Amino acid sequence: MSEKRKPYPFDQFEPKWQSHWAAQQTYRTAGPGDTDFDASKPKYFILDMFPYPSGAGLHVGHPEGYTATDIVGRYKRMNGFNVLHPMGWDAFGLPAEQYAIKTGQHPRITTEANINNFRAQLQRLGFAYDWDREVNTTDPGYVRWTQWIFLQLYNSYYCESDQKAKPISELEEKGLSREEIDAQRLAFINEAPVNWSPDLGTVLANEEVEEWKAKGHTVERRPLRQWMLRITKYAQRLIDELEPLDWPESIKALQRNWIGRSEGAEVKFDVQGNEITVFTTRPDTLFGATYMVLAPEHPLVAEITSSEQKAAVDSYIDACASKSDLERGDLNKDKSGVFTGAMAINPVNGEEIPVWIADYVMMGYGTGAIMAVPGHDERDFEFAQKFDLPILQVVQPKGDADWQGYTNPGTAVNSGFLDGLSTAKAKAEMIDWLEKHEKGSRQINYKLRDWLFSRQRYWGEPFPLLWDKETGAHAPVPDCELPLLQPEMEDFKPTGDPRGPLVKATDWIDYSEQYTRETNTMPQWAGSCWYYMRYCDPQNADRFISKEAEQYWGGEDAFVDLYVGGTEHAVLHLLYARFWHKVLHDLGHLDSKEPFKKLINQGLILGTAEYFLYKDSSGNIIQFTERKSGEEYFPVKIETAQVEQRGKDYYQKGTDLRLEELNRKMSKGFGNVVNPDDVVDSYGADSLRLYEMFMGPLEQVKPWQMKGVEGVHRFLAKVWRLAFTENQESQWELSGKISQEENQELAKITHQTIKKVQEAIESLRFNTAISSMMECTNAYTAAQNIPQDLFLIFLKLLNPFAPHLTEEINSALGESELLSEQSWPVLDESLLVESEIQIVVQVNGKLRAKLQVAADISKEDLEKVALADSNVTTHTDGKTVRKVIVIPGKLVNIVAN
RNA sequence: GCGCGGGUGGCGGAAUUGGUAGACGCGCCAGACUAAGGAUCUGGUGUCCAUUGCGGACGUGGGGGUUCGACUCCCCCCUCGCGCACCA
Repeated sequence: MSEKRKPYPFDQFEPKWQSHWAAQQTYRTAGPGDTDFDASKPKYFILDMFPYPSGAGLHVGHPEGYTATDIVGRYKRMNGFNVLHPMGWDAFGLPAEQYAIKTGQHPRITTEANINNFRAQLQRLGFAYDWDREVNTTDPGYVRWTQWIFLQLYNSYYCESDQKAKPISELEEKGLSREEIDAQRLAFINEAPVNWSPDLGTVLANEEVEEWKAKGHTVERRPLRQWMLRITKYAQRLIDELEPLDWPESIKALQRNWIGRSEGAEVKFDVQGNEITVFTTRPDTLFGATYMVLAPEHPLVAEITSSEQKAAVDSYIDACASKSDLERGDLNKDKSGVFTGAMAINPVNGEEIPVWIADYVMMGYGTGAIMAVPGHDERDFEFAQKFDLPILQVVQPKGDADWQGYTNPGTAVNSGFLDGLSTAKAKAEMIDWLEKHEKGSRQINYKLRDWLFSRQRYWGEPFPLLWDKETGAHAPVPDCELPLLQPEMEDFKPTGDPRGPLVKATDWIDYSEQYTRETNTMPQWAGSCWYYMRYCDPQNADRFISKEAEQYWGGEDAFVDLYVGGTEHAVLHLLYARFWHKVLHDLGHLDSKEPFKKLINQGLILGTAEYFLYKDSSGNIIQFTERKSGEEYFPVKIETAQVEQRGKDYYQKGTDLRLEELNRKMSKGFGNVVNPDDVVDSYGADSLRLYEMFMGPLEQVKPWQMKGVEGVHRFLAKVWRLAFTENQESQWELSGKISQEENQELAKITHQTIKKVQEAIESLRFNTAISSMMECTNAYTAAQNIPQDLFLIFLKLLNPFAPHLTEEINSALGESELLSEQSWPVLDESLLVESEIQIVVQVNGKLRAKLQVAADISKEDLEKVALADSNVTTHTDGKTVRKVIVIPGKLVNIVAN
């Protein structure tokens, strides 16, 4: 089988230019400290979310964002910016370790192999990364600073009055005890119910639970001593300082929602001599509280439960404990609960109300206890109905809505001193009353929990901490001992011991006579929390980033100018990185408050999956089966029936079967994964890059269509053939179409294209940039000759998108300077001015004529010409012209009836 | 249920202060070049009517409104996707 002839020889010149750029260090970025650094140049820092180098290699989703940033980077570079556009590896993490356990290889080996594969794949796509600045989170030189930053958190506390982190030494100077100080550290140890996965042998952050469950691992609640980071102290700042950022509204909303601020009050109830505090957002409804509910795990449950109810309460608590979160949430919308036998006093009216426990109240939020106002809360209403508890009206709805279960604002009724007040005023009035009588206070709550930071795994940064064998106190390892690496171990499988596999390295743990080592490791997030900064100064052994590099690249308000990545990191990575950045800012290590100024989420690329749909006579789907790769279109039982094709769908005549294509997330299971290497083999890197940008808006979800790749491939071949033609021996030679003649028409089109392309790149609308270059190419194709100066301009416009092809043509035309190092063409506005323009004439808003008129025609003349046009008069004859609207340069609308 | 984002030809999508709806590409149809065309080039392609002339009617999920004029602004509804979900 002979190889299919290529429409242009990308297979030859793409690798050639890649090695040329690498040899010439074309994309090396000079920074502070480099001899060739030019500090007068403005900086532009573009960041891709660095990949986790999995064994599966690159998929087509990776180059989507990377191509977008590459285009912006090349464009900015051509516009005189000193562009930092680096790449690196988020290389710690559970998947690498799971794979290592499965194959018996050390994770360092497999990780390194995966990185080499990823790097080679990326280099085939011609990205202008400065590979000298490559960062790897597992490098000892990197781990050293991850651990150093952790110790910054460990050695600081949150000062409430200044609303910022400060060194822990300030508390020492105040004479606080060790326990008091430890209780305030931003990194602290805490015994709390955590998500323990027995088969992974580690705990997980709340945010990670679903991901690992989805992969088939079990996760259960279990109280354990863990390292936590006090991110909750930053809740308000994480909300407030989000506001000015140039981020998609959806991501901001996701973060706000995750932090989950709610304003309300804490109210103290007396329960048989115990004080139980509840949190409510509706203190105005306190008169309507007819019972109280505690979470089953609430510490006072045992204390207040009456002897008659003890058996029922105990068995209910047992039942709750054995339920997974899933059962407690999704599957159990039906309310359950038990009366404790205790009564509470409503502080506002002295009424006695029963105290229940129920699993719809959660220990983790607020105080783990609520006052129930069934009249005006859906959940309380449902519960009260089920258990026949009293329901009181204390809010009069607006309009004629039923008051039962009415939860919106209204007017207070049956509420003593609140009667007649609006909900908003009643809330404020009640809080004042509570504060005056010391029965409660204004309170703001957040859903955000502190960040569970320790893992019981081998493949992560060890905590640089020691435990005093005598006192049980913890202390940091000396700075000179960083990085603290994992010990070399043959067997790093999880043991089920909640201290993690490092406990088996007995020599390593035994630090000294006095100290033993902490055996936990950090989660994968640790490395990705600060990697963007390390790119600025990747080799620095004295600091995580030099002051000079930080000030040049980092800016004043936010560090990275443009950050592009997937939406899956909306609340985890992006929140954690902001938190660390703020701590480092507070401690004086960074000028900027925020890591990422502008954020763009590239949309998911979907693959095509095929399904058999069986429908009954009324069109309902009765069976829905995935078509496996290689499977025949029709199942055996109807094989002989007549089949009809309409478009892409196959219909079974007289039956109810059809084969449909659906767009689904790419996955091995669907067999619809597109491998970028295959695309590069068949069409070249430029075609892959161009197609990914031409598919549609960057942020949108869009389906992959191989036909579309062929379309842009044809476009690039067309550009190639503007300069080259094939001779008798099937060799490409210069066509001679590129000439020295002048051409006004092409000059105009070329400059229009400059304008469109630069505007499109600035606003990240790459698909329209490409379409305007296609239009320009169509004009060139139609022309006899193309002036060389115009064609060279066009190559510069296309260069950020298709760097190999444009570089090859440029050099073939005798240009010695690399396109990558040239400056962006200057738009000549004077060429865009038209002497004649087209005017649209409407009659009653409907298009009736198009007129060619002089661009400087007066309003009066334009109106006259428009009214005289024969296509217009046929629609105005017999009617009276009531009004004529003239928009100079655009249109005339005649109102007639 | 709450939050966010969408709904435009057969398909992906254009239309950035309200002013020619459907750019560009895919697909499809016809023609040219050819021994041949899955290469390339040219023309056509929203729907319906007329097509022996021009042309005409309808059309951006549905309904209403504002306006000389609405894919675009306002109100109501339908629908799809994503995220959160007993958070008091």
